[in-house]
Amino acid sequence: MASPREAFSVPALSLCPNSKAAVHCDQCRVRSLSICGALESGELSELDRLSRPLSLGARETMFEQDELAESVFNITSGSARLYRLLPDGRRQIVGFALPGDFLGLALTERNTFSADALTPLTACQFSRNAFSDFLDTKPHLLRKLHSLASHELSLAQEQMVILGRRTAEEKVAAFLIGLRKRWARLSTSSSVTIPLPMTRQDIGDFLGLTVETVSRMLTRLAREKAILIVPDGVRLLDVARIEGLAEM
Amino acid sequence: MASPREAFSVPALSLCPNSKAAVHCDQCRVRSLSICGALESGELSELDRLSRPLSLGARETMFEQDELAESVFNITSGSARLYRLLPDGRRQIVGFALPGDFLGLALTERNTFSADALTPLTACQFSRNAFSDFLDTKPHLLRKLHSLASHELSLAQEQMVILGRRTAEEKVAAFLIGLRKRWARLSTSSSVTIPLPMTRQDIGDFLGLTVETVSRMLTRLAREKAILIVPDGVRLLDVARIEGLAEM
DNA sequence: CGTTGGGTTGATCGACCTCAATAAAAGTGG
DNA sequence: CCACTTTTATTGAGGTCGATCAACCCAACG
Repeated sequence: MASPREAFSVPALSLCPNSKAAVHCDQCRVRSLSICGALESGELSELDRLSRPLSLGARETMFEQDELAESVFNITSGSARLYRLLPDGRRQIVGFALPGDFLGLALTERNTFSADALTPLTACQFSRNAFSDFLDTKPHLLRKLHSLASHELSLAQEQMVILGRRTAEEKVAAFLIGLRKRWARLSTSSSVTIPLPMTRQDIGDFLGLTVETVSRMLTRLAREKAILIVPDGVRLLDVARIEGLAEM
Repeated sequence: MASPREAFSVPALSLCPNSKAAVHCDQCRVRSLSICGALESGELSELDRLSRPLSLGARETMFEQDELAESVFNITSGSARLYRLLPDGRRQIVGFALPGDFLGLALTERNTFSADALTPLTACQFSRNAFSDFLDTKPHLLRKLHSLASHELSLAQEQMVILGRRTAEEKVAAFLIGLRKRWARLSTSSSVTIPLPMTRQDIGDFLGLTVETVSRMLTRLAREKAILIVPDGVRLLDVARIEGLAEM
């Protein structure tokens, strides 16, 4: 059986993620949610021909900070963590990537962060150059990409507020609410169960906290019956309470 | 005489900033540094016809968070602070805007942050719709805008590292180095004097610190002869020391 | 089984915050 | 130009939130 940590990975493809058919766009579960949503059928198969299917196991690395950025990725299933390391080992996770997310918005020479898989992961991989050339012929795709980048920028600024001006409890609550919203886009059911494919350490490195503090805040919220801690996730029992903390 | 806090405002236009001539693009000091650098002479005057000169005094507001975003701006002189407020009054400054900076990258329905002038400020103001339409006819401008947004995103992620994983002293050092780099792009002289048009409170709200801590860290650095505190700025005495702290 | 990695919990510590006083600078009105 | 107020900056004393250090639990796995 699969590791518990991947139990919630959604959306899982019903077809084998390695077969060519599964990565073909018309069967892609996240097409409408990703950059591909901006493309017509003809353009889609054009893009499809540029893509190479990528399949990684948990903890495998997609790319590393400061490396030449040779690829861009569109995640089709699984999740990843994006992070920067300081010379002395301190780590800041700048984001978690979920299915439908595009990695390589920056189109910069070198990667500004590292990325590795939290769970088994599949993605469409493109050569950065080929993708950039394709982009030059598709202004509406560029527009889509730009709107994604704008959205990411806005999320990054929200994260600045969280990191700079919120308490530990508020940080954890904001994290849960933010993640819930992102899962909700992906899953048809508006679940109150939030999959947490990342470790407590990862959450801490995302929120500027230690593992212990994350653990303590989660148990506190659980003790107050605001959440229920379940294997590889949490269930929101008192959504209003958590939302209140998050936007305080 | 001008207020000391604006003593360093660069680049000041030699012509009156209110006259039509002064905002005309061929005399614009920051043209090559801003989005306008992506445009040919003909396109430039086309864009110029869409622009309205804006002139604000210190502390005057450009736009507010959650308002409908009706304009985008290109700052030609002076500086501004961009911030989000929490319901209880806590504030996070998400960035400082300097001459050449473009506000409105997001092209979102509503502003995701507020902006007000730190010093007297001039800008080219565009109707968001008119600008967006213009953008549709100029793919290379969109590309420029996207590359700016990418760069902003990268800066935002760097700021996350600073907010989440650095000590107070490192934060202040990183702030000085980051600002120094931005001023350096603008001024021809590679000055070691860094203008600080913002208050200590602003710096604190940018770095996730209190005024007192910012003040203490600056005095500590000054006591160690790493910097010299001058009116409305600091002079770097030991650049290597500050850089070391900043990238640690 | 023993080992390993992740998670929780407790005790203690310290970096930064809070509160308070003072100083310095900038605006204001006569 | 000078009193006066207001804003900004600095400095000190003391408190606190989250970090650190350490022990322990548990599930997965070879």
